[in-house]
Amino acid sequence: MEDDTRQRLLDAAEALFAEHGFADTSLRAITARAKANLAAVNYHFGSKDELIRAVFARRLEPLTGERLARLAALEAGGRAVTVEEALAAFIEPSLRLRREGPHGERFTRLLGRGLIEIPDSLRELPRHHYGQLLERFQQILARTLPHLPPGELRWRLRFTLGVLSFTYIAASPRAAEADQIAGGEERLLQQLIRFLSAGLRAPELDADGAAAPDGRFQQVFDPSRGVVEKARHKI
Amino acid sequence: MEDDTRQRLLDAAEALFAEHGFADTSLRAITARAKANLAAVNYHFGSKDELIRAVFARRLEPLTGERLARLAALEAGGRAVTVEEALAAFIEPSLRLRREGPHGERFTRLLGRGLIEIPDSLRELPRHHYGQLLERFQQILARTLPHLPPGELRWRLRFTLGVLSFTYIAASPRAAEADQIAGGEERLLQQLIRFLSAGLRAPELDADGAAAPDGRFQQVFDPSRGVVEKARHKI
DNA sequence: CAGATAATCAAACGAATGTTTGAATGAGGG
DNA sequence: CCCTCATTCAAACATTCGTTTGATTATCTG
Repeated sequence: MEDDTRQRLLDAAEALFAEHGFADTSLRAITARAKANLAAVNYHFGSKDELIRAVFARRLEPLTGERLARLAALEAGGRAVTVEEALAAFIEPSLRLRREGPHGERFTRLLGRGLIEIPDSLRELPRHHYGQLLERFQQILARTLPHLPPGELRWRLRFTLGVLSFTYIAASPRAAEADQIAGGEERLLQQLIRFLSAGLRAPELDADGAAAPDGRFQQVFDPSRGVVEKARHKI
Repeated sequence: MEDDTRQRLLDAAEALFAEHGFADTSLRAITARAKANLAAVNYHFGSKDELIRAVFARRLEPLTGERLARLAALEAGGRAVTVEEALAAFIEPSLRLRREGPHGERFTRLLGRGLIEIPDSLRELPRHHYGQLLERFQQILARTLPHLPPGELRWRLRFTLGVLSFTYIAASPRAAEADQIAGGEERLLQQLIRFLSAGLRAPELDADGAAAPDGRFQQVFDPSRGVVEKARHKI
């Protein structure tokens, strides 16, 4: 029983944090679920904060490593990378983890929450785990989208993270299966890439505000040409 | 001083909840900030949960009302609505609130968090405040995007909410001003609409997986035609 | 002004929390 | 078997929390 108690604590914490958040999950709830003694948390992890750190590190370090490796492989390919490829490299490892089972789903829920809701005492975690990855991802996106000024790219990267965060949290694999018409869980990656690549590729805003939302122009889907700009018909 | 203490409590709670979350914000911290007595919370609101409810209701009821009115005005216009118009009607009131001052920014942060992190005892709040609005918005979107099957539309609506949630939380007006090239805060609505409308308008996934992320096709921006699908050059 | 109601106050209450402690038990090695 | 270290345990501790209570103060109205 080398690490059995430790693993059980991590599993229980992961599940309860994902469902109730960090502050609303007590150590007594975790240890009850893990069938362990309350003091085991302090013995194995030192403190609640360290337990939270360990829960993240357990799965996020391999995940981040994989994502970085995927992005590096893209860059080493010696050819221009498409937006779709960059997005797939960034997103697919996390969706695969999510599909591994209940633990994967729980962890990606935590991922989503951890981008938004992190206790004050653990504020370093996002930068620690994501800093390099996001930098790399942004660099690759910048190369695939040379028409975008840096500021606008930064905005769109934020939008992309918002989509991912919400996807991890708000949509379980069960919800994806319920949307049969959309093809269910296996199609989620493609749904995400379809949506995000279109948004990322959208033309830069003109300096004179040509994209004012007053309906003078709209993007429409023309089956022979794809998405194009078209003037509105006057009534 | 009719409602002065009550307003101070709401303001203090709003600020601290936005910064630290609900569970990590104690009533003693709120009352210290509001220069009020601890028991004032129970006198004016009854409980901490009711205070949370009141913080949301104070600004969300007018905001939701305005959003519904904007959407209703669109539908009453007697002509086809564009995606851009629907997005603007849904998003612009919240961005205006956000720009009113620090209180607006705090509240939209709360909005973003409230879509994701809500205490178990307050699980009814999202449906209570958003149910009708999101239904209405989805109906309007379905009409502007008739090429999308319902399941796929539901997914893209989730993605849209993720973008908004993250925008409210992760980007303050100060961050927007820092991105001068992107045009700062006044352009945020346009940035959002540009990104979201492109994503929403993206063609439906084909049943045979034509959008597989293997790089065979990519969407590219052709200045004369807009975003089109193009086969990759072979190396 | 007096009485009633509203609002505030300090203290107390009961519960919950994370951390610590020293004893007890388990495991491994000589 | 004994010793050492690792692990677990129950109890205690100090702190924090939301809620309640009864007294006090403030405000309003006739």
